[in-house]
Amino acid sequence: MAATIRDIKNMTGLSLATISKYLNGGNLLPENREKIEEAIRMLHYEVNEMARGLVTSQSKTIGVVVFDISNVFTGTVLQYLGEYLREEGYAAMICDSQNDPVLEEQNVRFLLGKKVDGMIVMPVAQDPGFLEPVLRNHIPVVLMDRPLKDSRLDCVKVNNREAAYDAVKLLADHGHRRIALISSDTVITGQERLEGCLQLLKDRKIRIPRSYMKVGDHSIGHGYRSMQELLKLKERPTAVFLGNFEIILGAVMALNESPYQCPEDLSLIGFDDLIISNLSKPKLVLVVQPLRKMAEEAVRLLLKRIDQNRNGTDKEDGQYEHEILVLPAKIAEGKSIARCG
Amino acid sequence: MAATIRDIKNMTGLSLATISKYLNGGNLLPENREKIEEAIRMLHYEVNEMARGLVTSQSKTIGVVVFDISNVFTGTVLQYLGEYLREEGYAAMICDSQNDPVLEEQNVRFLLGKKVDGMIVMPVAQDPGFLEPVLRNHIPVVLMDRPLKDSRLDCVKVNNREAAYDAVKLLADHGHRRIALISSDTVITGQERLEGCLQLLKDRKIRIPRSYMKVGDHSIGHGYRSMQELLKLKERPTAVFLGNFEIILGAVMALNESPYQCPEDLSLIGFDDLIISNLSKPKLVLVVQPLRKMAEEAVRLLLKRIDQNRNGTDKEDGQYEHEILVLPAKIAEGKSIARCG
DNA sequence: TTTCATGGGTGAAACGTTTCGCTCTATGTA
DNA sequence: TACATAGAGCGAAACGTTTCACCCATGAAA
Repeated sequence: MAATIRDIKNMTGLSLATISKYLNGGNLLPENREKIEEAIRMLHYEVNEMARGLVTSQSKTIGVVVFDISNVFTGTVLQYLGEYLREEGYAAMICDSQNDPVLEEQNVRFLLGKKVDGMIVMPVAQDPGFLEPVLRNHIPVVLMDRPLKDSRLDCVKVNNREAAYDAVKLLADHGHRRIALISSDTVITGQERLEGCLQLLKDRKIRIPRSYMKVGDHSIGHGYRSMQELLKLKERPTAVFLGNFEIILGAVMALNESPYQCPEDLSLIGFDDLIISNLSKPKLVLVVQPLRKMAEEAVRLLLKRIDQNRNGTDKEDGQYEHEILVLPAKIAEGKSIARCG
Repeated sequence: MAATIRDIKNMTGLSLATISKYLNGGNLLPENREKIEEAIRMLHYEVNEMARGLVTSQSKTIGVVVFDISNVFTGTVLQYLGEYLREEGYAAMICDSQNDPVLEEQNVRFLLGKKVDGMIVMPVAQDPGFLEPVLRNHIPVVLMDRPLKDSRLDCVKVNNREAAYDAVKLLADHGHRRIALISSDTVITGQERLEGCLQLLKDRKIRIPRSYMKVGDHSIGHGYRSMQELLKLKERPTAVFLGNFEIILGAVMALNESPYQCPEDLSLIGFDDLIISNLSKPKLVLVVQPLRKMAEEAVRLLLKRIDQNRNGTDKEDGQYEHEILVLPAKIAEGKSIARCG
């Protein structure tokens, strides 16, 4: 049904090779160039990327696998990734793993079948096994946000530990000692942030009761329930660290439903930059991640690897030096922290 | 580098046709089936979808074009779409138009080149021209959220006009007569909602001053500035209708920065279901869209069209009856509306 | 015994490009 | 004048599948 290069050949009398040359930006007589353009217009010709991909065995497409597409963090990163990839002439093929490792593995295989030139992955699984097929095929991968323990994997992430440390420090510097933590340990970023928090508490010799440590998954539900529990305690905390966006959401909901006010009754600091948080009253103090920069670096790194692969710089054993890029998160001001004592 | 069907042939001694039959679920002697499976395991064989697509001229891939991927509305819809498509054995190829009609047109052409079997589009452009190439190639398209004036286009949307009507009615029923509207008219959904609002005001014979009508684009900025202006008026409104998610965001930010309280000083009702809105205090009364249902219907409709195409039910002139599916949005309770007077 | 259907298998053509190695012409140089 | 050189164009092979038409046993029905 759709026009092919062969139709153009018939219409112009030129050979397939010449037309292909035109399509890929080669030199032609102006006269022939004209003819081809005319034919393309007449026939509404569009290159069949499947055929092209079959012979070039590259698709100018990057696979992007995300743990949860419905989440604002992901959406924003996807936007930036798309922007930078497009600038470089690549398109993104996005797959959502819905926080399910099984789906994640399927996504990776699917993209492999689609012959993507590289992948950017924000993983669900903690184990790098699901990337084995990708590595075996020498398809470059860059992880984002969440590193995996495999020496062959590049990663772009944020200094979670240090940023969380600074966040809790800010609470301590405001005189708080009854500090509670609502965070997750199901995901590496959560673990790192937790470590940062605990390190500061240790450094400042701040002891907190077990009941102040609310460690679970990074869900709205966990944030909501944890905050409810904290507010019911006889010795309520005076400040709370909220480990990620979903937790913030849940916790603020619970707080809003309670009679307590922020920051009069409770100071808050949260982790994750999302414009949405402006909705809360008062405006939250937030640890913000440089999402745009992260996307930019991920694309840059991936394209570098693809280039290295093509030029055979790829070491025989596939073991080039992997890069772990750690970008700094910063604390953005707000009004959710009150001086204590 | 990667293994092909030919390697399997060499390893098993079977013919290409037989192996292909296996891959596509045909009948084989158990013995041969065994052999092939063994070979696939040994060689880490994966089907090359480009080659397959080239000959079948279908990709089992659906192109999804969205106006803005960073937005929660979009993210949620994408999640549901992905879920339903996957269930039916299709994958999604997602393109972000970043609210730019030029990018949108490029996206459509790109997906066409990728030979997607169909498209789901949440359009930026008001003019259906950019879909011409798709229609010409007889690729089915289903629009979501925003219909376009073209009799060949199916669409799944929400009853914006009626829902907005009911929303303002709720304000009126609480005794409000000084009702302001912050909405957009740059997008069809905004226009419909605005019409609904105005219709109710007319039916109830409520006259509002020009300064209560804040019509602009659907951006955080417009919501923010409009709310600031409303709060500065000598005769402040007692209730405000907020036309979409971004406007809610901006307006609530402005209100939070002001000395005024919701709902004591100002009642609010907003349009768009997003869990995020729970963050606001008090909880907003919202018009919620049945996003999951919309995604489900869009997929169902698209797959029906694809099927019709294959079975040649596609009328010669490409003019089958198009469907506009209008789903009901509902009002969800909250505490942001006070009785007035 | 003949006929016929059936199930498992095969070889080769097709899909729509790119690319390799070649030819031809025109131009500039020795 | 002879000769190299470069530019433009060409034919054919390749990419990795699916699918069409056909073949050969086997076994049941006539």
